Amino acid sequence: MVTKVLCVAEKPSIAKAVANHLAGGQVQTRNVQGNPYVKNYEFSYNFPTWGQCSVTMTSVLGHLTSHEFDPQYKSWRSCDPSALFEARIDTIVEDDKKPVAENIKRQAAYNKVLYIWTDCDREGENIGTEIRSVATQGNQSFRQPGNTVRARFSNIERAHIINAARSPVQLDEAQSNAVSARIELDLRIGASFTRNLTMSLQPMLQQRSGEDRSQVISYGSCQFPTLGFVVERYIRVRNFVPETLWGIKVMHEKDRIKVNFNWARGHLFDRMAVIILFERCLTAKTARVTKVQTKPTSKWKPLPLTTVELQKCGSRFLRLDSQRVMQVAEQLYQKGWISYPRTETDQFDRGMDLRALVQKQTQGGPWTQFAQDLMNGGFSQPRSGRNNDKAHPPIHPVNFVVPASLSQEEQRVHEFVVRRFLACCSQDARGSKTEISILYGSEIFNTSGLVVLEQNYLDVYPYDKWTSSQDLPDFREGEVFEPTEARMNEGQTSPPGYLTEPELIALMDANGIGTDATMAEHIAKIKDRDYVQTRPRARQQRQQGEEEEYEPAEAAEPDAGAGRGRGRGRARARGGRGGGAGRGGGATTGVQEFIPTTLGVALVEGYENMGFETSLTKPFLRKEMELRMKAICEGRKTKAEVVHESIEQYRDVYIRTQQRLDSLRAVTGTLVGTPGQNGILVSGTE
DNA sequence: GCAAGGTC
Repeated sequence: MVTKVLCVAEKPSIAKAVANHLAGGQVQTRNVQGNPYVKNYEFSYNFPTWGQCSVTMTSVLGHLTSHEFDPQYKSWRSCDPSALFEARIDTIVEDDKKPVAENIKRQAAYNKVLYIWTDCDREGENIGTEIRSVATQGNQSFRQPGNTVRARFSNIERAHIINAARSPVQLDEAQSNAVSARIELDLRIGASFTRNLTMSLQPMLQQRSGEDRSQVISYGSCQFPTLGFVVERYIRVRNFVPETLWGIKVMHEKDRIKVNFNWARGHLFDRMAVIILFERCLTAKTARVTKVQTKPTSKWKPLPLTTVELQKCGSRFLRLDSQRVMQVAEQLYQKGWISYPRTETDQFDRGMDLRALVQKQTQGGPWTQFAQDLMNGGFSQPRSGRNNDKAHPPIHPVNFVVPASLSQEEQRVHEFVVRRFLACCSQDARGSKTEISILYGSEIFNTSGLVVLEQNYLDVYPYDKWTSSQDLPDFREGEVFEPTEARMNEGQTSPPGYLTEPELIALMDANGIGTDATMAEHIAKIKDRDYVQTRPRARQQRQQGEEEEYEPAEAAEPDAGAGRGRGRGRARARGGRGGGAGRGGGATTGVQEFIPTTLGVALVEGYENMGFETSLTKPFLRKEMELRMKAICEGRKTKAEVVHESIEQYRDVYIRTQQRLDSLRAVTGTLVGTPGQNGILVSGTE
C-alpha cells in the first residue's frame, strides 16, 4: 500500500522545480480550476520516512489567508478608531485565493501526509501554518504532529532538494506566532491611527486646498519612519548654516606637468591659524619630498546582487525608481530570464554551477566576448558577502535571451543583472598607485597618481569608474624644490543634499524598515499619500580628484525647475568667493531626490512637537517590534504578551495624540497650503 | 478609504 503525500510550496516556481527534481521526469501536470498559476504535479517518490509514495505537489501564492475586522467595524464612522485596538479580527480567504484553498482542501482529503515546502524564513513558517489550517479543514488528521512536516531547504539545486525531502522537520510554531503578532499589530495600529488622522485632519486640508478629493492620511509602522528619514534630511538642509573655512593650495610644475598637492590638514576653520602656517611655508621657500611610494592596488569586483542593491543601482544607473525596477525584475523573472528577484543573499552557494550560467551568456549580447573570455580561463569564484537569507540565491541570469526581444526597460534591468553577474565571476581590477608627500614649512602635502594596469571586471561593468590619472612627474625622495605656486584659499562648507532614493533605501535597509520585497512600496506610498515629492537632482559640480559617476546613455531630462545644484554634504574648501553650492546649469543626474511636502513636514513635526518618548517617525519602534518578534521566536515571550504590551504602548500615544491634536492642527494649519509653492516647503536659507 | 507581508 503506497502512502499518499501532499506537498505544498510557497510559490508555483518552487513546486515545479521540486517536483521535477524528485520525480526524475515522470510528472503528471494538472491545472487547478480557477487559478492560472497554481498547478498540481503528480509523481511517485520513495521517501525514507514513508517508503514508496504517491505524491501531489502543489503551491499557494504567498499568504493564503487575510485578516480583517469584524464587519460591524467596516464603516469608518461605525466606531471610535481606538475601538480597533481590541475589535475582533477574522481570518478569511480572499476571493482570489479561494480556488487555491479549495484545491488544498480537496487534495488533503486523499492524502495522509502534509509536506510543507515554503521558504525557510519567518513568513514561510507562518504561511506553512496557514496551509496546515486550510488542509485540516479537508482532513482532520493533519492536526496530529507527525502528519504535517516541512522541508528545510535554501536553494533549488537537485542534491539539496533531495536531501531536504529525506529529512523532514517540524514547522516552527514560534516563528509563525511572531509573524501573527506582527500582522495583528500592523492591522490594529495602522487602521486606528489612519482613521483617526484622516478624520481629524482631512476637513482642514480640504478647506485649505479647496479640493474635495478625499485624501487619506495614513499611519503605518514602515511608511512613517520612511517619511521621517526624508523630513529629517530636509530639516538638516533647511537649518544648514555655512561655515567659512581656509586651506592652503600648493602646485608645482615639473617636466611640463602641473601637480596639485593637497594639504594633509584639509582645511581649518581658524583663519589666523592658517595664515601662520601658510607664512611658515612661504618663509621656508622650498619644499622637500619626504615620500615617494609606488605600490600595487586593486579595485574589488562587486558583490553578488541582492534586491536592495538592485534597487539602489536602478535609481543610480538605470533611471528607474525602485518600484519600477522591481516591477521590471519581476517580469524578467516570470519570463524565466533571471532568478528570483527578492533576495537578501549576497553569496553564491559553493555547489552552484556558475560556469554553466556564464556559458549561456556567450550566445550574444554586448557581453558575449567577455563571457567567452571567462570560459577560456578568466573565471574567478565570486566574492562572498555577509548576508544569506537561506531562501534564495543572489539575483543572476538563468537563461540567455536576445536583448532585442525585451522592452526598453527590461533591456536596461536585464543588462545590469547580466553585467553584474559576469563582473562577479571576473577578477578585481588591478593598478599601481603612487603616493608622494612633501614637507613645506611645517606642513605636509600629498598627491597621488593611479595607473590602471588591468581593467578585468571593469570591461563588463561600466557602472564602476576607475581611471588612470594624469602621469606624475618623476620625484625622488629627498628632492628639494620651490613650489611654482602656493596660496591660501577660502571656502565654505556646503549643505547636505536632499535625500536621494538610493540613500533612502540604504537607510531603510540599515534600520530594518520594510523587507526587500516591500521597501519600494513604502516609498511609493509616501509619494502617493502626498507626504513627499521627487525631482531629478541637479548635476553636481565635479570636484577635482573626485571619481566620475556613471552616467546613463540617454540624454538627461530637462530640469524640472529645480534650478540649484547642491553640495554633497561634506565640508569642502572651494575656490573663488566662497560660492557654496555648485551650479546645476539645467543638467541632471539620473538620481531622484526627495523633498517632503508641507503635509509631510507637518506630520513629522507635529508628532515630534508632542515630545513623546515613543516617536512614531523614528525607526526605533520598528526595531522594538523586531526585538519582540525575536523574543517570540526564542520562546522568551508569547504572542499574546507581545500584542498586549505593544497595544498598550500605542494606546498611550493614541490618547496623547488625541489630547494634543490641537498642536498637530496648529502646525498643520501654518504649513499646509503655503501659496504658490505647490506644497513644497522651500528651504529657509534660500 | 485604513497596515505590512507574501506572490502573479
